Amino acid sequence: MSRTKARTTLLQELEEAMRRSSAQGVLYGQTVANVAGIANSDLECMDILYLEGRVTAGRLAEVTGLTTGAITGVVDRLEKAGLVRRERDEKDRRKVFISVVPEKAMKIGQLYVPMQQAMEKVFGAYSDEELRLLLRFATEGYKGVLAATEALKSLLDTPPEKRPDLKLKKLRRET
Amino acid sequence: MSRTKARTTLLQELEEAMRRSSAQGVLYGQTVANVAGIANSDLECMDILYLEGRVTAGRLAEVTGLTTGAITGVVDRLEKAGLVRRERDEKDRRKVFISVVPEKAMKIGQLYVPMQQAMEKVFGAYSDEELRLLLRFATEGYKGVLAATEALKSLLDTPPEKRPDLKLKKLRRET
DNA sequence: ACATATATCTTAGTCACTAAGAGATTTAGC
DNA sequence: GCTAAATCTCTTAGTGACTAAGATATATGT
Repeated sequence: MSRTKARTTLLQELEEAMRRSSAQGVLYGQTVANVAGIANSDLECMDILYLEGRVTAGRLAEVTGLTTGAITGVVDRLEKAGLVRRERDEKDRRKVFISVVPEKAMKIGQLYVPMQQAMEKVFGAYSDEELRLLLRFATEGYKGVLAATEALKSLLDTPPEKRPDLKLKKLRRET
Repeated sequence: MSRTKARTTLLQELEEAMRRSSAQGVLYGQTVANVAGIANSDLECMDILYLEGRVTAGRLAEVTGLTTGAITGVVDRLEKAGLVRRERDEKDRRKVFISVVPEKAMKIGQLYVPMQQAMEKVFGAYSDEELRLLLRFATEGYKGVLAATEALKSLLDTPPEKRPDLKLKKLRRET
């Protein structure tokens, strides 16, 4: 092994570091839900509503992967908490649009402040040039993970006994 | 706004990209659990067992944040699936060590192959120098998120009416 | 009009989780 | 050594979010 870290070591460390930070990110989200006093899926839906604005119940089911029945429950709870409103579409009265109630939802937004501050601090240490590299990486990483997820999902449709036996290069860590 | 992307825009895009890739990472994990036919927490425990090796039931509860009762259920299911074994500690017979059964667990390890391949492909496009930057970022990012989580958790112990009113800089996205 | 499609909600049942406390074993104090 | 307290896992009862299937209401195509 050379004086500068060998590439394989570097890759392993990188994988490990990304796994950890990603896991911690999940934990942050759970903590937000916890402090806000709502379920995890409820928070996820609030997130989607922030990103997409006014959205139908069916769309929420689509994006979250939950059944429409489950979404009914999510929206019931959020509505009871005053965080969202149901609005029937006047053009197509089957549809129900869900929209956030900004004043209430803001309190949840506040829970992301510690995270934003932490990220600001981290990002602050990098030049524009470096940030562009990080952006490129994040974007490509996303595409990679997306593709991997699709590849894995296709296994779900294949009956177990017919699955191509993937060659496992190494266990994720020897113990 | 200058010809090169303004820094604020860059930061926003970066935040967005990281959020998306992180969310997709979670989805990958859920898909793995799905294909493996085990619950999410069960998979998380398998992960911990890979990382830490032979571990007590109590330690699993500690790391996952589940109650010991819940862990009993997790281990019951994993044991029934043949993925782990319970082993009473001979020195302290109250303790129960959990250890993976490598032959069976390998099948789950295989489900990470698509992800590993995707990551290899992404990482392959970067120089050692660049990878070191990414590693540094991932490590610092982890610390940041960890600190943010702790900060948020401390709110949990503060009764809601006494919570310092965090100043919300901006909603995460205007719609 | 009528059948079919679409969007949400309802119902019944399942599963992982928590809280509380019951064993079983170890440790500490006297 | 013996008893009390502490530690570790498991058990029990109850809860809450989820799915599957189908009910309800509205829209669309022939």
